This record gives sequence, structure tokens and C-alpha cells, in this order.
Amino acid sequence: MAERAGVSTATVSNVLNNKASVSPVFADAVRRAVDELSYVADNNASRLRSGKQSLAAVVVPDLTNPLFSAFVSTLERAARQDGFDLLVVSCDNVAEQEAERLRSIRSWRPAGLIVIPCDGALAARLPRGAYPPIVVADRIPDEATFDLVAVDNAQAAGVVTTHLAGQGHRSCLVAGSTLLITNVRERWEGARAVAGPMTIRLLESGLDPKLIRVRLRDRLTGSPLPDALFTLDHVTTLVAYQLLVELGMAIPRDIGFASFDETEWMRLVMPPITAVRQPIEDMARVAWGQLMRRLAGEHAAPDIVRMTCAVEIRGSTLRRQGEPNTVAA
Amino acid sequence: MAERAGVSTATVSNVLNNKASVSPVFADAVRRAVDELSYVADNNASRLRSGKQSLAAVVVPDLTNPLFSAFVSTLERAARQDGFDLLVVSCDNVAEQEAERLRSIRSWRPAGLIVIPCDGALAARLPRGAYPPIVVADRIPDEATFDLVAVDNAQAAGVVTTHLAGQGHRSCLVAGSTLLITNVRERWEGARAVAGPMTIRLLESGLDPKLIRVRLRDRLTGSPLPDALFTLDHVTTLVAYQLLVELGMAIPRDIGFASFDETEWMRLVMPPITAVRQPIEDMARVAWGQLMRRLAGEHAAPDIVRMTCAVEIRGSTLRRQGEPNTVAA
DNA sequence: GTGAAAGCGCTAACAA
DNA sequence: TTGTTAGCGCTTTCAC
Repeated sequence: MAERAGVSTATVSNVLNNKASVSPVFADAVRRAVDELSYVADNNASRLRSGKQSLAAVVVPDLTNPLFSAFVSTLERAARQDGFDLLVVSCDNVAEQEAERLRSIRSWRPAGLIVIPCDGALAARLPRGAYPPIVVADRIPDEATFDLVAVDNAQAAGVVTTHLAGQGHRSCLVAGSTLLITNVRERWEGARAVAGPMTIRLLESGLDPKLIRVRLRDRLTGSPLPDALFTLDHVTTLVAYQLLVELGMAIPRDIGFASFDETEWMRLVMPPITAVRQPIEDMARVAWGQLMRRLAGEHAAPDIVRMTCAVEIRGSTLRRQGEPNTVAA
Repeated sequence: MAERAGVSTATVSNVLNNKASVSPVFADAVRRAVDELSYVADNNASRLRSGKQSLAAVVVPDLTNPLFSAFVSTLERAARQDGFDLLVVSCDNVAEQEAERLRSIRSWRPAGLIVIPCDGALAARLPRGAYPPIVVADRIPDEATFDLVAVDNAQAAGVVTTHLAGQGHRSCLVAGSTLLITNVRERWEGARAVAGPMTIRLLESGLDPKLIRVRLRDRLTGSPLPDALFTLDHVTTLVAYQLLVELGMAIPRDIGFASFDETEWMRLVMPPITAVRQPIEDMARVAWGQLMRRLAGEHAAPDIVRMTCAVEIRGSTLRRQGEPNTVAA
């Protein structure tokens, strides 16, 4: 490359990084050679010498979850705009995998990490020793030692619950994977706090769709029967809705139905489903911004951002007068 | 690190890569030091010297498309099993971006690339000069110069079309983004080839949801009205279904509805939607296998794999006797 | 304004 | 079995 342009490697480097001033003649020669050989500098060699890394990594629990893939998608775009590429890693919802990946990913010497952790015990899974800056998103770690962007789970769950009670529901089943996930705990506590006279019960249904199905079915066919169901995560919502349809339970007449996490199909089914919409794209952009500030050398205390969710009230929870799906008392 | 263990860097390297034999005493010392410092070797420095790269890259048109995120998810798992990490890049459905990314991604010197291209003209967007092995997935490039894994689009579209005709539909509208995407072209041609006496028309609706909506609405409110709608990609399907609901068209009585690409909600709505299910996870595994074989030095001609789709016939297209949603003639 | 030389962290080749 | 040395491709430093 340098020989093709007839200059030294140092000059090539200077042209490519517009560093020290280079005469137009040499600069042109370099650019021509770059073009002819369609040369791109080796990022890693350059990092090795300069210490400037343009690779970041993102660790998510599950790439097939539309919430997380939207997060990664937006993050990737934000990163690219700042000249970074993104190593994407999934831990398949397994904490041990996450620990392993968190360890091994350091071999790439990423400039920073963005993590949606499996559960609250993230800090315990970080190996001792030097680490690049870490930003945590979506799920809240037990210790507030990281920059964090998450939603106000309790508030949003509260809005839904208040709405359910206001629609005259008497007994609400709240179903979510596990209280070990701080988000789920916050949602449950936010719901319980405002249930008022409405009976409210929790079902920790786990992460495995088959088990979720069995456990939910128990509650939806046993006694006492709830007249409202509030599911706290994407998978539980999917299993629950399918189950309600199969059991022939009419929504919202037999049972009101609301979901934390919105997916496009919730607008498409009849009646459409009341859901909490998380600002996941905004979260990705905020997380990236937090990381960039750390890379710029900011030393402030952890930056904790809580974002507000939109609650979309739809037919699946409406049983009062004047509204669709009104039911005679 | 080497000094902490009291040995030379070469010995550390030998222990970490279990290369040349190292005495148990020294090996233990190294392992202890590794543990204490929670040291991981710098992948890039090691690649620089050894030439062995354990990074691969995947380029997809859009990470929010569930088909593609499932692909990336499975691919990432396969890669990890072979000791590779994955650089994930989206081109946001823009060919120029894809070209740019394909160029710049080389700066990481990935061992190989897996690409779901924006359209058929992939080869034209590859810069001249040396390239790592490339495997193309899902969308078929114009020139058969790459290893390829894709589905048999024409066959699957044919099955759906034959079914639609067999259900007594007289006039079918086929809607897909653009024939520039070879998949869409194959689907359209596969459908047209077996339409028989059923009138069949094509709408190239583009990639922008708003425009898709306008164009579809024209066809679904104008004349002649189709009595079946077959959408050829995920976005078109979503827009179309919403439109049908809004227009108050009863499925399947007013219009039969089928989709290429299956998403979970298609099983959940009533009636559930007839859809072609692509074996996307299998495609990811096959693509990774193809890449691994190239990395192992295989020099054979391009390996072209076509996989068969499952066609899920559901209520949205059933109007005959003995089946759900039967309609009097 | 330019090039020679050193060195980033590692591994390959070889000498001890 | 172990350490020494060279060099991967780049950027930095510093003489010119």
C-alpha cells in the first residue's frame, strides 16, 4: 500500500487520519492507491498502537424477543453514527452464560459494554479486574453502581391496575416470569400498591413457555377464577392470550386482559389488547449517549434514567358503559 | 501477566493455547496469575501475529424484522459454538448503506461474512479486491457466485396459490414490496404459474409502510375487487391485515387472506391466518456451516441450498364445505 | 512535509 | 521445557 503510493507508511497513516499536514501531491497519490487496492486500514492493528477502540459490545438475554431486537437495532444505528461497530451477544436467558460471555468478550477490548442483564445480580457476574465502562439497560441491577436506563415499571403497572379496578374488575391475576427480575418485581409491586378493593394475586410463571402454560392454565380453570389477567412480560402475554382463546374465555366479558410490553399484534386482534408500551428505541439512544459520555472521560456518579411508558387502553379491558364491548350487569 | 507468573510471555501463550508442552509447575503458576488478574488475552493482537481470526460478521437489511432477528439469534449461537463472535450490522434496507458497510466492515478483518442482501445486485456492491468468504442467505443474488441458502419461494407460493384457487377464489391480488428483491419475484412467478383460471394480479407496494397502505387501499376499495389477498412479505402482511380490519372486510368471507412469512400473531387472530413458514433457524445453521467449510479451506463451486417451507393452511383462506368458516354459495 | 524507527500485545520460530 | 527474538500492521515520535 505504502509502496504502491510511493510514500512511507507514516504518510499513509497521516493521510487516512488527516493528521499531520501532507502535501496535496502525496495525499492524492495515497488516495489513488487506496482506491486502486480498495484498501481499508486494519482497525485492530491501529487500535493496538493508538489505543483508540471503535468497537463496542451489547449483551442481551434473548435476541428473538422483539423488545430486545428493537433495542439492538436502534443501538447499532446510534453506534454507527459515532463511528462504532457493535459486537452482539445473547446469553439465552441463562445467567451463567452471561457471566461467561461477559468474561470472554473482554478479549476484544471493546471500548464499552451495554448490557440488558438476565437478572438483578449482574455485579456478581462481572469478573474482578479492569473493565471498560458498562451501561445497563431495561433491567435494574441490585446495586446502583452502573449507568442505567430503564422504565418506571411501578408507575406504568399502577396505571393499568387502576384502570382495571376502575372498570369494575374484582379479582386480578398478575402473571410474570419471576420476581428475581427486578422489572417484574417493580411491576408487581406497582400493581399491588394501587389495587384498592380489587383482589390481586401473583403468579410467578417462569421463563419456559411450556411451564408458563401449565401454571396459567391451572389458575384460569381452577378456583377462585380471576376476572382480569395482567401479564408482565412478552412471553407470558403470548402464552396467556393463546390460552384464553383456547379456553373460550371471552375478552373482556369473561376476563379483562392487559399486557406489559406491546407488540404489533396486540393492535390487530379483536378486541385489541390494552398494553404498556416501553420507549425501547429511546432507551437505546439514551444508553448509547451514557456510554459515549463515559468514553469522553466523564467521572460523575452513576447516571440513573427512568423513562415513562405510554399505556394504551384498548378493548380488552373495557367493560363500562359508552365504550366498545359493553356488558350488561 | 508474564512477570506475575514469573515466566516468559511465550510460556504464557503456550499455556493459554495448550501449545508446546509446559511443565505442570509453570502451567499452574500461569493459571494462578490468570485467575488473580482475571486476564484474557487480546484477541486482536493474537490474530495479528497468528493470522487466526475468531470474528465473523453478519449483515442484514433490518434487525427489527422478526425473521432477520431470529436468523441473527440462531447464527450467533452457532458461531459461539465454534468459538466465533459476531459483528452485527444492519443496512436499514438501503443498498448504498449496505455497500458502505460491506466496505468498512473489512477493517475488522473478519474471518467471513454472512449477508442477507438488500436486493439481487449484491455482487455489484462488493468492492474490488480481496474479500473473506461470503455466504448469502435468504435473498437470492443475481449471480450464483456465492454460497447460498434460501427457501424454495416459487414452490411455497405455488402451494398457497393452488390452495386459494381450490377454495373457489376467482381473483387474487398478490402484494409484495418489489420485484427487485429476487425472493419476491420468485414468489410472484411461483404464484402466477399455478393460478389456473383464477385471475391473478400483482401489486408492487414498496418498502415504506405508509405507501404500502395507500397503494393497497386503492386496490381493496377500487374495482375490480379481488376476493383473495396474498401478501409476500412481513411488512406488507402487517399493513394489509390492519387495512382489512379497518375496511370491515370479513376474512375469509369477503376476502381470503394468506401471507408469506409467518409471525406468531397469525396463529392468534381470528380466524388464524394461512401462512408460509420459512425454516429460518435452519437457514442460519446451514449458512454458518457453509462458512465454516470455506474457512476450512474448501474450494468447491458455490454451494446452493434451497430449503422447503411449511405452508400452514388456516381459517383465513377456508371457505369450502366441512371446514371452519364455511360460507353458503 | 516526510520518513526511519520504535513499540502496541501477542505468537512462531528457533536457540538454549 | 523454556526463553529470546522477530514481526504481524499500524501510529507515534522524532530527526531530517
